Amino acid sequence: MRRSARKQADPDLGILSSRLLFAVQKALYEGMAQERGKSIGPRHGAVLAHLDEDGSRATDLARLSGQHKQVIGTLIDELEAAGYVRREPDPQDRRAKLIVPTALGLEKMRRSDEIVEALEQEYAKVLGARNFATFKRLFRTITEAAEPAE
Amino acid sequence: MRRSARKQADPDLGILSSRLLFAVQKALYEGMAQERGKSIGPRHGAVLAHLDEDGSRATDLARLSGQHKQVIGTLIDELEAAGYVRREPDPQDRRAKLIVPTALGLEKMRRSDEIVEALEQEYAKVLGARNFATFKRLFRTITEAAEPAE
DNA sequence: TTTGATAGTCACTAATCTTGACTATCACCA
DNA sequence: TGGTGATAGTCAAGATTAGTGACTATCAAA
Repeated sequence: MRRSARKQADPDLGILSSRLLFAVQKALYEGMAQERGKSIGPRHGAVLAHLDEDGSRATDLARLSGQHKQVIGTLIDELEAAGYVRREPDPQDRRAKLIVPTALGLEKMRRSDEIVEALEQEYAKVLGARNFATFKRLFRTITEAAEPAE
Repeated sequence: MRRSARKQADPDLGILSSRLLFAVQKALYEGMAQERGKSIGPRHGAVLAHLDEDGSRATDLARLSGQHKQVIGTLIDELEAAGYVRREPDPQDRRAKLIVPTALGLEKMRRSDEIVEALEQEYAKVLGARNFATFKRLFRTITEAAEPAE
């Protein structure tokens, strides 16, 4: 049996995870396609996915998403230009700014949560609810093992 | 509970898959760090991950990895320059070329398979072998549901 | 009040992806 | 045969995205 066929029959975790990530991004992209006021791409998800309703710091967003401060900075620039977030001074720390979602941004966050939720429901239907819950639990355990206390 | 904390406690599939992919790439990068003859980055994995021992077509590699032909083309250029693959005419189709791993390339493919294998073993130890097998089976089912007959 | 660390930004470079066009070859069908 | 549309791979140019280093303002702690 050839290697590529073997990899198809029993793909490794790298292949599996990249496929799944791809599927999620595609679902988000397609789910947002009609409505998105201004063009924001998959990578803006890095910010929106982790943003708190009452605001987050850029540094936290960078840490949570595993990207550099500068990248987050430009993402915020673009999200701000598109009207999804505002920069506000952080009362706790005058160096910092809070990235706060606007009403439009909150709507978008809710929408993207819904889309991912719907995708998960779909998978839950394929696997059965019980199996899907098991899958997610094991998945969470694995990623926690992978990034210990970061 | 704030959204970011909720996402930490119960991350969605997008977050989980990106974390896992990140972990796999990191393991590969670190595992290869000392030895790699010439610098090849994570994205060359898109080629090496799917390459057959007896050669694959660029188009197939593009399809399997979900990237454009041109990207695969430059990856192949770089892998060829680094001595990991050769381009050979495909006897079946004179338009096509077979991308064939050299001895060095085969070694690298084996090595990266080993690293991913070792990472999986590690996870298997965390979850228990039985759970890990279940996890991978469910994962495979999900990704197959995600990309129907591509 | 001095020292070292941190939050965010600016400017620049390098890496990566995307598009469109082009040649050679193939596969199919009249 | 010969014509037609599709496919394999490449070239070239452009747009996006990521990564580096340096800088200001502020903090935290000795």
